[in-house]
Amino acid sequence: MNNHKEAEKRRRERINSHLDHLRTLLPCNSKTDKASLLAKVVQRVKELKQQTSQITDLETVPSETDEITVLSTGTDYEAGGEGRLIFKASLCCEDRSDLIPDLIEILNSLHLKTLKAEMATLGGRTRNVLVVAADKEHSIESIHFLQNSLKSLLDRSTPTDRSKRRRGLDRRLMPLT
Amino acid sequence: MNNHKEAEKRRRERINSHLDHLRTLLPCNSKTDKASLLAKVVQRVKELKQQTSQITDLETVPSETDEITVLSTGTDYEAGGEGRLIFKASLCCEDRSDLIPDLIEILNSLHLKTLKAEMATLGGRTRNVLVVAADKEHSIESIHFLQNSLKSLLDRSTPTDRSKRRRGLDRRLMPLT
DNA sequence: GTTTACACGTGATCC
DNA sequence: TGGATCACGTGTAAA
Repeated sequence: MNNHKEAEKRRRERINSHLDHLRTLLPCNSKTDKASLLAKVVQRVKELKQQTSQITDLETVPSETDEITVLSTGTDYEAGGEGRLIFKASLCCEDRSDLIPDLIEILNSLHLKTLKAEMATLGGRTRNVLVVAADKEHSIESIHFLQNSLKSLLDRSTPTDRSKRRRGLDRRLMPLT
Repeated sequence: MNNHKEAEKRRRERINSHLDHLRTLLPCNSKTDKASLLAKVVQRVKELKQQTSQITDLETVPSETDEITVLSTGTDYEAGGEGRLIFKASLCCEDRSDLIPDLIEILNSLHLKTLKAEMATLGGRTRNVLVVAADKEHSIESIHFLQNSLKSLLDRSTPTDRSKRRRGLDRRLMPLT
């Protein structure tokens, strides 16, 4: 049938049209394979999903044990650009709001861009969550330096008077750098 | 050539493999068309790019004229879920930090989740930028109500003593709801 | 019986 | 001449 022939042609055009559209959304020229293109698409979707969930879903309830976590979880590619590394730092300890200025100073000195900063206190304990972006070149050092800085910040911390403990969740954002 | 036949088969398998992978990343069953699937992928990539840039790129420098903007710019689909509407509210006016508690109260009453809240003051003027997510069902009403609330907040604002103007950029985040 | 989507093999084209 | 990719028309099976 002649109808069948053209129907199939329209189907191909439909699919290729979407593929061309995807080519414009990703860092790639118009001559990349279909397979390679789709591979990049898979990677990009994963990255973007991870990135948004990373910024959106923050665990803010303080735990009972002191902890510092700095984990790199996503890469922020801008079409054609070099890419920043996004990572999340969580600091959980006794409530010491006097440490905040030092924390800000650390972020400033590392040239980290704060995407989101959140602080929650509960029962005299506090959790700070920072989502920051670093230039890709110095990202590795930045992560380690940040981790060490947070560590020394905790060590400097003196035991808090437990009688000052309040109940109820007090949630607030911290100053940006 | 028999080699050609199998090479082409491998190519098809490679492409279809990526397509199957994409099916697992999107809200769709294993039986959706290639064309429809790719259409969804295009849409999803656009959404995610917009969503991250929306949270990341915030215009924080206060302008000289009072302004309120509430614009819906992205939809946050979670696989299988219903989807939240993400929108950005910008409020630029004279420096009135006493209005912040009211602002928080507004966000609370609307059951809006604050993804990012930032406040910058410069030369006695201030700009507040809120990135919030609303349940899809009530998103439209929430947007309008938020807009009206911000409007009345500005109207309630009394002219500030201009002698209190400071120079220099003081950037800080506001309390979360 | 018509439509729709898919896999297949083949010829063309480009390093 | 090969190897890789693509568009094309056809056969087939499900809706």
